[in-house]
Amino acid sequence: MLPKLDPLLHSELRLAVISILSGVESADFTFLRQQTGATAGNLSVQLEKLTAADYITVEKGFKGRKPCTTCRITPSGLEAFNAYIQALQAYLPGAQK
Amino acid sequence: MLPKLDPLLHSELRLAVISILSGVESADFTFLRQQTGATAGNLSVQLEKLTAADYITVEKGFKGRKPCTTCRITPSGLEAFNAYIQALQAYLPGAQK
DNA sequence: TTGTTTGGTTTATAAAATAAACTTGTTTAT
DNA sequence: ATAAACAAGTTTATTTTATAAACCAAACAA
Repeated sequence: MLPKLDPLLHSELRLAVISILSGVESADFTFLRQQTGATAGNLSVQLEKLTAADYITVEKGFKGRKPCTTCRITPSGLEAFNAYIQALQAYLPGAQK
Repeated sequence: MLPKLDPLLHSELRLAVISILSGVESADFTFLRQQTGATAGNLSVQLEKLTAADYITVEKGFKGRKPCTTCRITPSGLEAFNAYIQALQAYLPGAQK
């Protein structure tokens, strides 16, 4: 039987966010928006879900005098991402068992 | 910018079905149900969507005197699956660009 | 023949993604 | 100084999806 995929990560936008954050120390809202092409509303909602799951942390500050929301992946977020990738392998060719 | 993931394939159950079908000549409903652990209703709905997109074909026949629904991946289904896998790579580590 | 299982489909409900509208504050032009 | 436009988000509403529950017909079992 195929393994379950973490539903929190099996979402295009949330996966994109986690993937991006897994490769950098931090990224701000605007950067994530640009990289993913998501609307601000959608991104805001999905970041909230990732935060609620403790997969990321979100810090609100300022860059100059404009608000700036900085996101980071947490250790458990990274762990979940690795587990997701692992599980995903079973869905890819050359994994029939 | 990260590539879009085909929404038809970016669904756990539909991806599982396509993944399984990509590795065999054909598979029947019951087999897919066992391999995926899906409920019959959910599987039925998702097979219909894959059929509507011409990613699979569904043939209704009999095995002995019991009904048997046989599913096969189509060439365009296989193509879409390969494209999906390709796009997915960008979401996996070691793809930061 | 009455109930039970198999092999599904259809319909209803719950959850998710997305978009639209709104808020707060900032910069720009007048 | 004031108004218009913009940036950075949030909130709420709408649409889409996924999932589950209910149902149906044929076969088999008692």
